Amino acid sequence: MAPTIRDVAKNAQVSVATVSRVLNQSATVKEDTRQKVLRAIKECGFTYNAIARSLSTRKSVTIGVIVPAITNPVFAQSTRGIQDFSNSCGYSIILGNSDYSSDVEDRLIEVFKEKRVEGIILTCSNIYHEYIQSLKQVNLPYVFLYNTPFDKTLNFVTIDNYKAAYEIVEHLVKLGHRRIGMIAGRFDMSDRSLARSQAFKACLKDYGIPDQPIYLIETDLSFEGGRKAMGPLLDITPPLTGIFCSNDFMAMGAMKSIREKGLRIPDDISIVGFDDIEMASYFSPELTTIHQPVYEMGVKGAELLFKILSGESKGPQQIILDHKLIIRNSCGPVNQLKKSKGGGVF
Amino acid sequence: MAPTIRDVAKNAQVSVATVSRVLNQSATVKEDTRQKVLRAIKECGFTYNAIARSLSTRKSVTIGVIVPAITNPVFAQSTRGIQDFSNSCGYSIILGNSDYSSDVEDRLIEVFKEKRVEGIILTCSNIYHEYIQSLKQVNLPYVFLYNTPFDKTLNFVTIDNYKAAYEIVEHLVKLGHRRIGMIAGRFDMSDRSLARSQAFKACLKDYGIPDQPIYLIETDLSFEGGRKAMGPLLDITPPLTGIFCSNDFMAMGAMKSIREKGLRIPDDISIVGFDDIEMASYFSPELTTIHQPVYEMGVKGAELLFKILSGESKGPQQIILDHKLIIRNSCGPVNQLKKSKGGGVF
DNA sequence: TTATGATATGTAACCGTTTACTGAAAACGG
DNA sequence: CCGTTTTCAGTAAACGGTTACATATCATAA
Repeated sequence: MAPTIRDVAKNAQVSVATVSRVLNQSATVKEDTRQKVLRAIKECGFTYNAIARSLSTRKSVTIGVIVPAITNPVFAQSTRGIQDFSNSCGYSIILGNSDYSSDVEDRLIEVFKEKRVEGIILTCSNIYHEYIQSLKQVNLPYVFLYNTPFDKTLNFVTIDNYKAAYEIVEHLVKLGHRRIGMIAGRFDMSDRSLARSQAFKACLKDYGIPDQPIYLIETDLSFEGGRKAMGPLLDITPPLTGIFCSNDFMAMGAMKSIREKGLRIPDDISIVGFDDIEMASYFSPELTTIHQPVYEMGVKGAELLFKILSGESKGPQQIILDHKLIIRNSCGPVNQLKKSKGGGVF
Repeated sequence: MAPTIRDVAKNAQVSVATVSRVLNQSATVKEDTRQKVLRAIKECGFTYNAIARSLSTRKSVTIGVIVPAITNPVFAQSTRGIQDFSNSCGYSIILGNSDYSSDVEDRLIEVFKEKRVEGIILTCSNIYHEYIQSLKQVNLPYVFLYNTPFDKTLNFVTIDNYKAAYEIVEHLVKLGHRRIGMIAGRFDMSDRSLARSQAFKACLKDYGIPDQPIYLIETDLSFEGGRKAMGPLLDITPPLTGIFCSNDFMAMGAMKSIREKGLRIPDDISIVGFDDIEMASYFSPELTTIHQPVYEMGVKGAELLFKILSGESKGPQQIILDHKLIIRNSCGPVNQLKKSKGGGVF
């Protein structure tokens, strides 16, 4: 079997406590015994057993992370942020994908508890779900990422989804667009989608545009979701001139659908997205979108979690990071001809 | 403190062994004592301590996964495959990003050993690095993903990078292209890049095209890497008519650079990539590329690892999955005018 | 009724660390 | 040289499970 500190102790002719001490630099050990131990460690090819240590110290040195899907670069980036910060504190992360399902989130949290994670960072579907309450009860530190902080008693790191969405819809409106549609993520799968669509409606209302149906389709937060949703939106007459998509994936899917119909962006129709994934600036046309500080969000989330762990932060914290409207060329002023046609002047 | 099985045992008035048995369904327990125990578990709010179990059974029920960067959707997908398969076997994964650095890979493996992972799945930079040998020595099961299987004594799941690259370059050649450049990943960071560039050179040679310089630039495997590398390639006279990029990110970066110069794809220049990330078919123009079964590769990798763990598979295995040339519209036949100009007929 | 085997449960050692407690040795001051 | 600190190292009891082995219970057949 793998050598233990007892083997090392025997080899170095000291006690296990001494070996443990040099391993942990926890107490003073005379330099030459230290060397003896170090030599013995090399000699036996000893590797520390982190599991035994965890049991003894009751610290797993691990945090749990739940994202909807790591394949989404937004979550990949924030996970990277979490991971980099955690590793620098000597912590590992254990990762779970929920696929936007509360049930899966629930199961993952149970597994995390068994694994004795010291805290959880999660981007969840529904912060009202009952398992959220159980998190508070068992006193397991947690931080929400990206979620909409309805509940002021929870810890959050996020951006102001409502405000950001409002800004980008307003951008369309100010370009002269009046007939604007939205491709949204399913509300039951993400409170972000809900906030973004509420902002969409509010903005239209504020600008006196709502005396027409609300053109809003709920669908999957994916390329294909965007592409499929775009079809019916293109059939509307008079035609829509602007589309707000709940994320960049959807926007790119929608753009494909538009190209397939032989329409031009932004000449015939303007598109805006949300997230500013790296791809957005390489796309053609380059996508106007909302930039979220994703990597930073992960870092901040981990930072907050560790502050909670160390007791430095008490009481729930709500950290709202800055977003930014990134104007590129997937949208332009509304085409005058189209507009008058749409208005039915003839 | 959190209740232990001893607390449960006391509550249910049975021994700890009995509690353990109902927890593990390991031996027959009379139905009514089982119920008593189950009730006690609920009553104390007991959660199993996976760490203690691991120490006792000497099984961490965890495997380690190393990828260059989880933010690359190729690796995100394969990681998802690994994870889905592992979870279905009751295993967790612990993930590390190497950023294409052998040193980091080395450190991650050390951490994995301390955490007593039962096996490792890794996509590494250099399979000749010495730490690879130490994997074999400590008898820690491992599987390589994506790597080029030079060494037949290692376990691999991959595609034939050389053949795939050859095919796509050949595709360009058959479209009439003679002046072809390549944007490659740094060879020291990935043996895949090396294999792909070797295929590139070989194909040109086989078709009698090598009586000109080899236009190959090594750079980062990123959008920006591709964009930057494309600049000098566009300055070459007579101009290149086709570009093979080591991955789709680079291809998209290169395409941006080409658009910035006011050139058209594929009319002025054809571009091909490698990976077939989902985005590739939504890009404009849609990208001709090599499809890799990324999710499946993760699943197969995990499958192989578990076979090794269970002793079902002995001796190194090399699993080569099928790739596929996906023809879209980022490349077309070489422009005749350009060609004759390039040839200097006038 | 009793021996027998099967079934159900208990006892206690062990997994590989940490650490409180204790004691020995060294250092120091007077 | 002795008493007091200080420094260094050892002993053994945790941490929370599993499991080999022992024991108790029970049904069954002789």
